[in-house]
Amino acid sequence: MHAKTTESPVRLAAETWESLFRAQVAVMRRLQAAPAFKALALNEYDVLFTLSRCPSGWLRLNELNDNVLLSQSSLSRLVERLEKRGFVERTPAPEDGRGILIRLTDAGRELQKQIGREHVRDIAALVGPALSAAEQQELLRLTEKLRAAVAAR
Amino acid sequence: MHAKTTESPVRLAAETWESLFRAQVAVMRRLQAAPAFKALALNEYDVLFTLSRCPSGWLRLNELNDNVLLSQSSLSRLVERLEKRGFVERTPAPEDGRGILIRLTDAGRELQKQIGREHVRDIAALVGPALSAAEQQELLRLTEKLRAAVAAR
DNA sequence: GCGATTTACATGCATTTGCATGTATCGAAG
DNA sequence: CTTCGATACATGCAAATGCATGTAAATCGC
Repeated sequence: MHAKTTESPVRLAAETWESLFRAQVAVMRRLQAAPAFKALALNEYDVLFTLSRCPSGWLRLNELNDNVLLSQSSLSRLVERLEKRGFVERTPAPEDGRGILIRLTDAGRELQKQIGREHVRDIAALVGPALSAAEQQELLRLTEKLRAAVAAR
Repeated sequence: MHAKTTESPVRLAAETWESLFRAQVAVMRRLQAAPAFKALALNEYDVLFTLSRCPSGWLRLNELNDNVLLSQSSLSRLVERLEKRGFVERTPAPEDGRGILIRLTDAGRELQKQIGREHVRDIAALVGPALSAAEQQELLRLTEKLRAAVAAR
């Protein structure tokens, strides 16, 4: 019997996670080196990107926090910096006096688009040659399934 | 024709990467919250882990840097902190007067094992219920292929 | 409907991080 | 052998980050 099929479920899960994590590190290291991220840290871009994908245009701070690997306080200050630089606006949430709503300004939307175009090209240049289209679709499916399962708990 | 099959290669690659990245964020957020990481940041644990998996026991600083998403200077100081806490040792590299070699101390190895056991359980508890064994093996294969392709360039 | 608990976000402060640069060694070219 | 550029790691310093905590609003229990 093949080794992979006899190893314990716990070990398989650990190896799978480690492989996913190392792949993320390897790709991210390349992406971060792009000239576009001289102007804006990757976490900052990520916030602009998430806002750009939001149908209503407005997001709560804690909704943003689900997408980014940052503590609540760090995200709070990151958004504060983006506001000072004129890339996002903040407004008290109408239905909840504790909350704030955030959206892109025109300048923020423009910057996101500009960096986004280059970023997408960089991603394609790294991922495209590495995996076939079918493999990419399968990787997309598996990671989305994993994310959904983890978020649901 | 299905939408997924008609989308451009560039778009597919970008969506695949985003999905992988979001999954990594979702899982990492849970793992970081474990009590074990009160004593040791995840990046610090990662260095101990990488050293524990090294056959010779010794690694160069720049070899370590390939595994961790940290700048060279940050890793230099991270190792300095680990040395002060007694978890690693540093020695000038014998074959290269510029380099240093790092290895675990007994205390470091013990701490890595202890945190590692809990960490592996946490991983299994998150990944195990999310994906079947066959899916995990496929995810492992795809992420390893991606990592190898990116590292090779 | 009122006090107690929880949730959302902000802020003080110590630690960590990255960028730019410094120091020392290595390797290549002549 | 000498010089010049590249590589490996360390360090000064400003900025970012996380933890603990603060403030204010919402929600829960009775």
